[in-house]
Amino acid sequence: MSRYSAAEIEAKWQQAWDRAGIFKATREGDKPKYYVLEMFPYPSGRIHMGHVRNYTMGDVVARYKIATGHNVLHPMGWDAFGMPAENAAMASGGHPKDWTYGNIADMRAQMKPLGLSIDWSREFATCDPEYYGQQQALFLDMLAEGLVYRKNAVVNWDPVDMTVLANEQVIDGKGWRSGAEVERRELTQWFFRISDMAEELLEALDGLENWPAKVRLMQENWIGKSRGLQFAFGLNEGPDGHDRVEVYTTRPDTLMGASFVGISPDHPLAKTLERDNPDVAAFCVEARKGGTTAEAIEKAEKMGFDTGLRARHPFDTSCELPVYIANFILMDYGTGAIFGCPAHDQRDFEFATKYGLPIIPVFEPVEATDEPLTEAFVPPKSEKTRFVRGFAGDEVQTGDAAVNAAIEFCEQNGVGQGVTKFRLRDWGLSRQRYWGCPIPVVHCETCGVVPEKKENLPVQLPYDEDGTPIDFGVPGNPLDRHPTWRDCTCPACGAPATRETDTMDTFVDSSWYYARFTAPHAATPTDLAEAEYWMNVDQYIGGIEHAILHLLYSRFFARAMQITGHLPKKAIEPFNALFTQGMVTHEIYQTSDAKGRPVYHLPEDVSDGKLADGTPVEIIPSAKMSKSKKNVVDPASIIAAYGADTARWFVLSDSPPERDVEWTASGAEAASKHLARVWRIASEVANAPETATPEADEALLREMHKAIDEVTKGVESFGFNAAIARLYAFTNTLARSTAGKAAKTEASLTLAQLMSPMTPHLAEDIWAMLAGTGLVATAPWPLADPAMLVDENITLPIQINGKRRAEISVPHDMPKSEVEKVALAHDAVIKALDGAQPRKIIVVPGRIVNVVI
RNA sequence: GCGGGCGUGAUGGAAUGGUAGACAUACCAGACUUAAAAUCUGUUGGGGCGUAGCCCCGUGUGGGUUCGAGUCCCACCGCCCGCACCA
Repeated sequence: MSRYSAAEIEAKWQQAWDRAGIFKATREGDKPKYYVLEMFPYPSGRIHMGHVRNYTMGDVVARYKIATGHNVLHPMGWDAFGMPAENAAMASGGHPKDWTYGNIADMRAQMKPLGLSIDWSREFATCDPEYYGQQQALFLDMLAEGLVYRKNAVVNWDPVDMTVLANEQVIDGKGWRSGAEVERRELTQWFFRISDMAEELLEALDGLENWPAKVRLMQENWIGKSRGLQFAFGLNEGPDGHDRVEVYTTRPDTLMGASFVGISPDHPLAKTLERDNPDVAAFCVEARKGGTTAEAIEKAEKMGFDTGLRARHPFDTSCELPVYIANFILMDYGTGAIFGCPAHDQRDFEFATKYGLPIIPVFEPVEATDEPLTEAFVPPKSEKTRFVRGFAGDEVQTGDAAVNAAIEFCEQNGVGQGVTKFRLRDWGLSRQRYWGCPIPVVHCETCGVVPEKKENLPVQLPYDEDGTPIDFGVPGNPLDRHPTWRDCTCPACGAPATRETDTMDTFVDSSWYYARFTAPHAATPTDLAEAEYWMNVDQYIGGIEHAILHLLYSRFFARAMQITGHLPKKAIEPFNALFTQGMVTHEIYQTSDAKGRPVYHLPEDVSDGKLADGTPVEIIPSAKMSKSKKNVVDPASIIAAYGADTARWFVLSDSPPERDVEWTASGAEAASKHLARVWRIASEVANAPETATPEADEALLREMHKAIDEVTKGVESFGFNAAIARLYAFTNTLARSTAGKAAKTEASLTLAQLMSPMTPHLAEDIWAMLAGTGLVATAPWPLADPAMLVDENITLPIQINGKRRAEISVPHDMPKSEVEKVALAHDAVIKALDGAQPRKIIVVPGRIVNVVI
């Protein structure tokens, strides 16, 4: 072979790795372990460039760790349950199981040519009964520990599809599929008791030093800890059982400014009133309407209904506050009731203005004015504010100090107590869906809700082996409609009973898969010895879109699995380091149809800004690749055209890994050319002279050691784009070098090693071509010789008053005083000084000289 | 509204407080070629002058700290992301 042929060498070296079995992870050996994991894919059927980028980054880490003497675990699996499979079955017949396993086979076939260092013997899909059966066992253990419970909850209910919708699936108050007006409905659902761990999940964030600060902050905000006062207003003439209303406030310092009390339409008091008063009932129905999305909330008008009830102010019993039912008060935060302080809260201000309620300021700016308020004054924490109508006289208080003083005062006077609340709510896991992990419980008329016996696990989803076809053509949960699947016997009393037909949220599946990878075929959820050895995940890599839910749920599960004895204590935080990579983007090519509607075109159909028939396209700036905008490039076609190494090299170059990278045809072309060039340079080493000047040899080897040093630092710090830039520079040096054969061979072998994490096939081929020992994949990573990193003579810039004016060449270890002398002797410095003495000379060894005049 | 991040050539982007623009793309010029492709070489932040060279300006805007600021601090402008009737 005289030319670089990706197609030939990639298949060849993948087979060589397979034969050598170098990626199979075993517990033997005394090397330190390293567990690298990328977020596993949903089997949609096609891999996309985002997958390529994600898995390439993980592969760089894994291969680098292998080369640096680690025992590496690098597994892959499939997040295989979920709605798309059911939707596909609904749309075109077939069965979600067949659809999913077909997609997995397709995607695996697309992924293997990438040459990833994956231990495929550990592969599993979350829809394998072997996996979800263990998940059911885990669920039962969590149930026994009280980590899961049932309760009534308000959900978005689509009356046409007859299913619960997630908030993201409610658009303009309507179901995303059916278009039907979404109802708020109370259903009995299963919940994980994650809110009990709110404090711990929050505090432990501090220890996650190798997580992006952004992700930690997002989780912190999501958990939403707040400190406030909880107390009750006494009610005048409240209905039976309602002589008081509990409220929670983070601003007790504004209590003297209260002018109304508001309760949620779902508040028990509102529900009592609703029974006897049709006007209240009508209002509550109206107020409960609309989704819970941000968009819906934005549009909803603030509505209140005066119940006629009056609440007594705890510090001024002569002051009576009207009690309103208001549509903006949420039942599931705080107590579902608030007091309104219009002077210091914008939302309360708007409400008070609409309903003509008094606005009573309690703080005033230091520079007070007599003008009436036009908007609420929210005292900024940094600004001095004065506590005017205070409990503690005229004392000056600001921010938290005012809040704390108010809580203290209230507690001393027997009005409520300081409490800490969290925004984080328990995690509802019930889904009225077929394609998910069945919740392994049984409903018995005499025994109630009974856990299934472990020996009966897995509770398997019905297929249609027994000739009972499952109908996905109609809305609702097919498990509910199945003629026989629900029928079972009560595990407790043996009487006929029915199965729970709800399945688990797919986030459950992905909350512990990382633990299962350590022993994917164990007869229990985990094998403690394996988990003890392999956990934690040393490096986790995935998209920022999972910053909150998946990562928070996984942190909860790691704790729950420890409580239930399925993970060792050390795995309380499952991911030691997290890296969130950016997306792959592409320009969008658009034309318009006869009616002016946009028509999108695939990149492969556009060249030079024109379609094949010469029609010019409008180019819309780069955005995330999406099928609807057709700005997608199929990895398979890139691999076919250029090879996997080119795709790998390109997604890593150009942009920092945490940022988006724009896929361009010219960039892919350039990457491919470069790899061919490297191959050619290496193949031409044989033509180099046997002997060359010692200077040329040394210059090349010095450059080689600098490249080793910088590429190593780049790979270790996720600076893959910088490492690649350095490899380009080193390749240029090698190409131009006049060094002899021995030095060039050494340099080329090292170049192959440094490239091997990114372009493993090319590296392997060069390694073999130049008679490297064994496989480059398992060759020890090269070490930079510190002595070779510093040149004998260095160039020092000379600044005059901080501006670069000249440079000198001096030995690298020349003492400061000598450097000073050389600098002062320079023509430019003499000219600038014009006979005067410098005021100051700063010499930073190896860096710079600054002469201050 | 609350929280966070980012602004550097035509473009993607480099730069532990120490020579701004590494590396790459694009463009232009040259070599090789009948020609093209491929390959190789070179130029490219702006302005100026007495043009083998030298000078001035330059990292969103305005200030500040420092011998020295793309980098640190303050204010402003613009863009992006997360959360949100959260009491």
